[in-house]
Amino acid sequence: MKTERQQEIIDVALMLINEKGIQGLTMKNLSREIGISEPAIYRHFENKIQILLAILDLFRESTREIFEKELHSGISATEKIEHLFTRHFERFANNPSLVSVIFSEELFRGEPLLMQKIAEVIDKNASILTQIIQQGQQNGEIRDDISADHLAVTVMGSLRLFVKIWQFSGYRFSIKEDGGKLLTSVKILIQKN
Amino acid sequence: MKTERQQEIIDVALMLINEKGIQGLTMKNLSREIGISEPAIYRHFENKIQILLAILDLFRESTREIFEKELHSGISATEKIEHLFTRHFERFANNPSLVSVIFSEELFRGEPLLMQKIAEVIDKNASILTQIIQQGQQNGEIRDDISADHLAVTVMGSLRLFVKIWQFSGYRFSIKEDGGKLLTSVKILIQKN
DNA sequence: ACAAAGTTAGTTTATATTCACTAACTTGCA
DNA sequence: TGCAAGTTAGTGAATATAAACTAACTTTGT
Repeated sequence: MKTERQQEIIDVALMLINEKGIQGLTMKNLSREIGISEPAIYRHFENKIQILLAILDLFRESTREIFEKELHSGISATEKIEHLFTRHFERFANNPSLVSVIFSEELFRGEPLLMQKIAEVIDKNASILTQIIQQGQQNGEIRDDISADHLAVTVMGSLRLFVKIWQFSGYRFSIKEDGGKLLTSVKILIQKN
Repeated sequence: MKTERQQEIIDVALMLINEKGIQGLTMKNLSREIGISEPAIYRHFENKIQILLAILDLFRESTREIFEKELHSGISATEKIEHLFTRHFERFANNPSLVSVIFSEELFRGEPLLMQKIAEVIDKNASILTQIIQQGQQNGEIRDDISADHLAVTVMGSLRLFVKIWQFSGYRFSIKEDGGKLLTSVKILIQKN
């Protein structure tokens, strides 16, 4: 599906976004970092938007995997949320560049194709998380004095802000370790009793 | 301090950021929207960064007001958090453009002056919220089985994500009304017992 | 030998900023 | 009081830089 060079372009593009933000992803920087000329990149991608779309696809696929596998497994809702957190933390720890993508909604405004793809991912994830919580409420694991929607906003909001703080710190603390602690707190917050 | 024209430039700049994102804030768009020539803007601001700094200052001041007034008032911690939420919602309802600024960290990367100002605001707010929560824990209003830090991440994370959802919806629901409901849920989550 | 992947040298478009100049005012003082 | 001098806010034209992308040629590996 994807050639080696295409993969390399995507990897380096992600790195650039991570280091300097979307403004840092220029064809010039990209080619310099890879070690080929600018036009050479056009042998592998039609244009810059296709590169960004490929990045978003990558992101969507790895996110979809995390979310959908959880939804249909036989474990408890609490465990599902636990897995959701830890898998995300693992993913970000292995590939911090993805964090920039997760917060990139603002950056893609004006590019309908990119915005649409971002919106898709966000909607899908939100609805799956809400489903998981509802299910947990039905079988008595998760408190039902608060609506599943609100709990989902809280859970997802905590996760997002925590990741953002990690990014802002320059990745100075261990997202897996400290994230695990936050997860414990979130579990206590949403559990029944 | 600020002339009428400077205020107008700031207002229009905010509007542009809100409508088309930061990419939409060009000197050309700005001048067209105001109805003067591009160079005329330079009679009022040294350069574009100074305009953005002025916007961030505005944002910082109105945020500082909200946070600091709460901290030193005599009301309970829960009420303080309540005020914090509702004041924010009011502010955003009156001036949706500010929402774009609150999520603009990613866009200002590469401009040290802007990044620094953003970081300042975020740090300050986080520390004040944590203080408020600690105080609530000490006088038994707020649960103390979870650290103030984690509760702060949850409260702030929920608020942020909710505002983001509102923005994404195209401001289609009432942030004051629905935000009030979310607030009720958050209060239940963090209260003692 | 030929197609894929590369290069050099451009083009076009956009953007922030500067330049030289002007019309309309305000101010200081003979 | 009246006018010379200065200030303010504007203009159109030009400049510098950077971006994405293209045309035409060359190299390289099977």
